[in-house]
Amino acid sequence: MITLLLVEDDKDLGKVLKQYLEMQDFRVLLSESGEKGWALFREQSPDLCILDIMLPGMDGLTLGKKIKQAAPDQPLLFLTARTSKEDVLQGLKMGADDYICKPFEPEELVLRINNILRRSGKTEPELMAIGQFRFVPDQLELAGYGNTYRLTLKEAQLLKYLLSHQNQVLKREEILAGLWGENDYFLGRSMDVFISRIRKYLKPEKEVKLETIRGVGYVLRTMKR
Amino acid sequence: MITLLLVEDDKDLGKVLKQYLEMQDFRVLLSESGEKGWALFREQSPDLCILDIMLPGMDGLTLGKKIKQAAPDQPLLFLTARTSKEDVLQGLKMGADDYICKPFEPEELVLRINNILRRSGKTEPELMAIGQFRFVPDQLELAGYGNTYRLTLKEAQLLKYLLSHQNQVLKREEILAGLWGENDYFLGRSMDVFISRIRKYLKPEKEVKLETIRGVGYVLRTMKR
DNA sequence: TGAAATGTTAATGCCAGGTTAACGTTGGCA
DNA sequence: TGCCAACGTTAACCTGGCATTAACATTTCA
Repeated sequence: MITLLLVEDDKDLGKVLKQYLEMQDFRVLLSESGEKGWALFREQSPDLCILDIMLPGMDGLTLGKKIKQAAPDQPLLFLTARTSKEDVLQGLKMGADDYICKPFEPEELVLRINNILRRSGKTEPELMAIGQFRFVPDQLELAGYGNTYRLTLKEAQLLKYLLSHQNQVLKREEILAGLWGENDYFLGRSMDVFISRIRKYLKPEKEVKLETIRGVGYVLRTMKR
Repeated sequence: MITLLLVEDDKDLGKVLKQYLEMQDFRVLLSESGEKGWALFREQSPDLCILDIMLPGMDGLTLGKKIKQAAPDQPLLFLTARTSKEDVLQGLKMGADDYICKPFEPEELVLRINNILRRSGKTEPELMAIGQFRFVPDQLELAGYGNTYRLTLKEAQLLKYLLSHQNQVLKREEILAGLWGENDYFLGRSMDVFISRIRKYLKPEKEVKLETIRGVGYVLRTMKR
């Protein structure tokens, strides 16, 4: 579970955001002051700090600076009012990952949070190894044996799915439900096309085999050494 | 200028790569041993370390671990032989940003390097502010006033160009040469379409104005406070 | 005032990617 | 052993998205 530190002096806004973020499966530490935010940061080591710039007492920028000194790679996201443009630039210079201007929709906040977490490597691995191949799902990139392939979106999604379940038998209908959202004859034939393509890409890699289990589905076998 | 530390015990390969990377405008520190690599790292604080795993004496993984302890957010890229699969996994667990299997084309190395540098924020800023709007060129994303727009590639390229030269007058033919590679009547009309679109996106932002200088070109004016 | 320059909106054409077709191969079962 | 369903492979087809181009409008300047 990802832990967020939210420092926001507006009680109502703080509560609404906390509630919303908890509904998105985050653990949220809420603080109304910079001083208490700093204490929570020290005690709990959150994955991401969301700091309102306009705080009573220790302001958000000062708190951010303090956090960055203590933990230079700590992800920060600032909340800022429309009148705080210089504050924003200062925040970015300090190494903040992102900022949002009030007012904003909570969904936007979640989007930003997930972007930052992905970039800081706190969500699933961004790079997957397949024998001597490297696969970066977000970049649709498969590289190995001196070649770099730009996969199509569907190819990348299927390869990612197979890799996430390597050495497990995946039923045809399971893959179809997961990647295509439904199971029909023609989508199954479409999947066959993509399976064939992935086999072609992976052909040079002898320690990986995409096997068919007839009447059942597929299994991506990777040899363990 | 970006500084790279290259630790590679194969003299010939090291020289070839150094030369190639210098041609790509990198400054390259070359070392044949882990021990000397460590010393160079300490003295010169390179932007990216490229470490061969198979080194005499202190091996690449040990060196990488040492570097990560000293500088947790230091970008690392490992060079690995085909027989080093467990090494690769260890490197990734350690927090390496990427790896390449030998043999590889030098262009591939440059691609990987630029990817890592972009991700670590060591190239041009990944996030640009336009008044209360935030623009992330690589993600074709413009967000502000509660809305998030997915720009088309051309829109994003033009906006980025305008922002990179804000408050400077840009001649029509200059923009066309820069983004379209040539200047003709119809491409000019195409640019007019994109200018119009960008104006539409930015309309809510009063402190930014995309002005026409008739017979000359455009200037993106941003008010300074 | 007229023409050129530019603005705006929509139509057009092209391309990439997923789906579907067509033919081939394989495996399992009677 | 032969047949048929399941799947493999390659290419054709269709659609959506995007840049370009068209068409009409507006603005500016001599």
